[in-house]
Amino acid sequence: MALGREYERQNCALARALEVVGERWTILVLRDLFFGVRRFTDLQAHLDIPRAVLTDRLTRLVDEGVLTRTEYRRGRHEYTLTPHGRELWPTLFALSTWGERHNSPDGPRRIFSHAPCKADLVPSGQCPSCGELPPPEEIDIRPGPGLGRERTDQVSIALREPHRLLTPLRTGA
Amino acid sequence: MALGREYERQNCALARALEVVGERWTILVLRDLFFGVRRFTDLQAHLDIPRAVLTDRLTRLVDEGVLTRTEYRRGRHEYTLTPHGRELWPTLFALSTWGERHNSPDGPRRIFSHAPCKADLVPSGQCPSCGELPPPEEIDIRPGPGLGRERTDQVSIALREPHRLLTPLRTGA
DNA sequence: CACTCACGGTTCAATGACTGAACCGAACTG
DNA sequence: CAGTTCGGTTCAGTCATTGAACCGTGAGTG
Repeated sequence: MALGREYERQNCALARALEVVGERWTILVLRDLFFGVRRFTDLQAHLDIPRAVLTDRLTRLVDEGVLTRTEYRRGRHEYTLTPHGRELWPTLFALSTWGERHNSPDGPRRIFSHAPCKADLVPSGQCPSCGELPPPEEIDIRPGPGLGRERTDQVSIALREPHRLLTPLRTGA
Repeated sequence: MALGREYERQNCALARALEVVGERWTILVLRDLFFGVRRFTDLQAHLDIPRAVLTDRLTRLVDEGVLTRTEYRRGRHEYTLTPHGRELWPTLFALSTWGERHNSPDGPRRIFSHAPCKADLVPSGQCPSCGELPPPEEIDIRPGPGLGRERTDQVSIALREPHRLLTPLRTGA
């Protein structure tokens, strides 16, 4: 497929990575998975993404070893990040920080902290207390002053509760 | 434009960032700019990208304040990263590292080092000597064992020489 | 048991983005 | 002055995305 997915002529790790996560919506799907969303319907409600595209992205990410798909009830699946997928956290954090820096007039929308140190991460992703770049398993997320209240779907509401990354979402429903 | 560029319903810095750099080819254009490529023709030769798309991406990145366009000779322009654009380096480094980790059987394709410390960066992007996350201005790049020799265009050849990021490319031509 | 609804998809026509090739004007080169 | 390079633009064809409709399974309700 010359269009869309591949960058065959580029001898470059970046091009290979983009073939996996460079398509429209893919990064936002991964963001939701880091935040704890796991089910097809929750992803669809939160992202306003066409169902066909969501199906395509999820199966592709499973094929690439970024996600696993487990049946939690006949015909119903949960998608969770594999270790390989969790290694994308620094990329998402860096890009999010970049967006925040030039596009959040009311202050940060979300604040991340290193749970063991109880210290908020600095823009580089480092914990100011221990100097490490914490993995997502050790990061707590909570809303910041820049986060709006426009979205009122169950998933958006649940995501406004402070919680640990990767822990399954508890919707009010 | 509901398709392609925007993610209007997402109240999220990541979505805003993706509206700027999330389109096909954009990240690879930025990579080349970090590596020192500055001219339309060089970008086109190195990326094998349709000229119309390259034009579109460059003007869009200029509009977004990621690049500046300067005329170095009547009708000829150079594109260089603004400070805002240079802040994308951690994102590109992180994504490139991720791609490298699972897709470079022959070892790394490119090796980055912190120039003042003369130390190779570890996967997190940190300098093992000083512990900092160096900005691109302080990073030297050189080919690693995994970098193939397939591409023989002038730009690819010039990029195989060790050099400092952001310094203008010297093509043999 | 019959009914209804939620879930997790698939299908399809319309629309928009990407591709590759051709074309073009200005400016330099010999 | 003819030829070439640079940096584009234009255009027809192809492919991806969209949004709406449809559908089979299984759980919950009365």
